[in-house]
Amino acid sequence: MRGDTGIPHPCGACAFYPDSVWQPVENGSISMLARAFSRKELANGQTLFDQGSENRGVFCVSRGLIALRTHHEGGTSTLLRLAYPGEVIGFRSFLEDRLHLTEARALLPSRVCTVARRDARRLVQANPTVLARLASRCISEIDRSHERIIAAATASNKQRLAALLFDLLEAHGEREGNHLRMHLPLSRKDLADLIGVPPETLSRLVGRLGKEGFAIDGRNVAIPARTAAKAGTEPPLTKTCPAAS
Amino acid sequence: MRGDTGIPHPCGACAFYPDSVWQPVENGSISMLARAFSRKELANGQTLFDQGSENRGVFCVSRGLIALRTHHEGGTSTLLRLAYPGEVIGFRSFLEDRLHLTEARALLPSRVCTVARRDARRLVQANPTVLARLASRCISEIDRSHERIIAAATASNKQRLAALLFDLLEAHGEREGNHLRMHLPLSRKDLADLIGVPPETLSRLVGRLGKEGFAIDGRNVAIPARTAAKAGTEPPLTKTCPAAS
DNA sequence: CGCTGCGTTGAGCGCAGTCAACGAGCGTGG
DNA sequence: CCACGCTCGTTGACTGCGCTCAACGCAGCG
Repeated sequence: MRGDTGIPHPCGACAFYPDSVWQPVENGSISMLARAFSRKELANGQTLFDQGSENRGVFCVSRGLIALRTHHEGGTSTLLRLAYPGEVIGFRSFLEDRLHLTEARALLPSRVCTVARRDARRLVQANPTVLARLASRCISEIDRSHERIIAAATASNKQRLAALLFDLLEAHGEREGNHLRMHLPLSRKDLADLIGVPPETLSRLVGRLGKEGFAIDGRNVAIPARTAAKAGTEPPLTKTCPAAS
Repeated sequence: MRGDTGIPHPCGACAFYPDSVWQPVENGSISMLARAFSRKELANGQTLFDQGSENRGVFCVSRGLIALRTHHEGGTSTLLRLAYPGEVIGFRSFLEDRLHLTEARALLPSRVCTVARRDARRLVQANPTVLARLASRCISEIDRSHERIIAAATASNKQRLAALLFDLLEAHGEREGNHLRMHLPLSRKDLADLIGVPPETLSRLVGRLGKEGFAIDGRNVAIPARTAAKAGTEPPLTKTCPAAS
C-alpha cells in the first residue's frame, strides 16, 4: 500500500482496497491519484450529482447508501440502483464523457470517495488494468439490470417486493432472537419506485405481506428467520384456498 | 485497412469497420487477429451459443438478426436483446471469463464474425483501445437495459408493444405509398417475451392495436406513416370516450 | 390421417391503476 | 400555544387490465 515514492495509496486503508478499481495504479502514478482523490461526507438526502449534470469524476461509495434515480417528465421517477459501500457509481458518464443520466442521492449518512475526472482519465489511459476493472463494474451493472428485467417479466409485484425486502434485510438486518429485523433505509415512495408501482399499490402490497410472515410497521421490518426465501413466493392458490394471497 | 505487413484487417471490408471494436488493432497484431478471425453463417433459428455454454470468443453480428434470450425454470423465457448488424455479443462471458448467461439464436439468416477467445484476450491486453471500445458496448447495454426497466415501470403493456413495433418498423420497414410496412422477424411468443407478457395477452394487445392505426395480419405489419410516434401513447380516456382504448 | 406447434378466442376473476379523502407527524409563523 | 400548511402514508371505491385455464382453428408434416 506504500509505493517506492513513499506516498501511500489513497485507498490503502479502505476495507474495499483489494477490489478497488484504483488498486492497480502503480507507484509512479500514485501521486497523481493522491492529488485527484477526495473524500466527501453526504448527509441524509444530500445529492452527489444531479441528473443532467456534468461528470466530475469516478465515485466510490465508502460508507452509507446511495440511490441512483432517474426522473421522468410528469414528476415520476424510477430508482434504478442502490449503491452500497465498495460500489462505483458515475462510471457511465465518466467513460463516455457525457452528462449524468441519473441522480445520485444519499439514503443514509454516507461517505463517497472521488477521483477527479481529468486525472482519472489519465490514470485509466496509463493503466489498462484500471479500465478492465471498470469494465467489470459495467458488467455487474448489466447483470443486475438483466435480473431486474427478468423479475419484472416473471414475478408478481408482491414477489418482487418480498425479494427486495429480503435483500434489504440481508444488507441492513440484525438477528434478534429468531427474527431478522431492520430499520428500512427507504421511504415508501422509494420502495414503490424500486418495484415500479404507484405508492398506493405499494401500501396494499405491504398490507398483504403483513399477513404472510412479514411484520412491517412504518420503517421497521421483521421476519421470522426461517421465513427467509419462502414468503411471497407461494403460488396464488386462488381456487383451493380462498383465504390465501 | 492494410498494415505494413500487407495483411488486410479482417474487418476492413465490413460496413461497420470504423466502429468495430477491433478497428484499433495495430499492424503488428493484425496477423493474430486474422488468425483468430472466422465468419459463420447462421440459418434461421440456429443458435450461436447456448445458455450455460463456455465462451468461445467475441462475436460481432455482420448480417441478419440475433436474439439474446434467457430460459428460466418452468419453460418460460425472456428475450433480453435483439442484436443487429454491427453489434457485439457475448462480451460479458468473454470479459469475465465465465459461462454464457444467455442463449444467442438467429431470427433471420445471419452472418456472425468471431474472434476466438484466446487470441481475443491477447489482443485486448495488447491494445487497451480495444478494451475501451468493449467497455463502450457494455455501457450501451446498460443504457438499453435501463430504458427497458423504466419502460416496464412507467408504460402500459400496450404502449410498450406499440413502441416495440415502431422500433422494428424503423429497422425492418419499407415505405410503401404513405404506409410503413414490414415482415415481422419475430414470432408471437418472441414478441410476448420481449414485452414480458404471456402469449394470450400479447394476442389481445395486438387486437387492440389493430383498432388504433396498426394493421397487423400474421407477421405483416403496417401503419400509416404519420401514425408513427403517436399510436398507443394516448391516455386511456376511459370516461370521456367509451369506444377508445 | 393424426400429430404437433402456433396463434386466437372465450370465460372468470384477482390484481392493480386512478381519483379522492383522510389522518398522523412535523416545522413554521402568528 | 395553537393554527396552518405540508409531506407522507394509508384507505376506500371503482374500473379495467392482465393472468390462467381451456378450447378451438389452422398449417405443416410424417
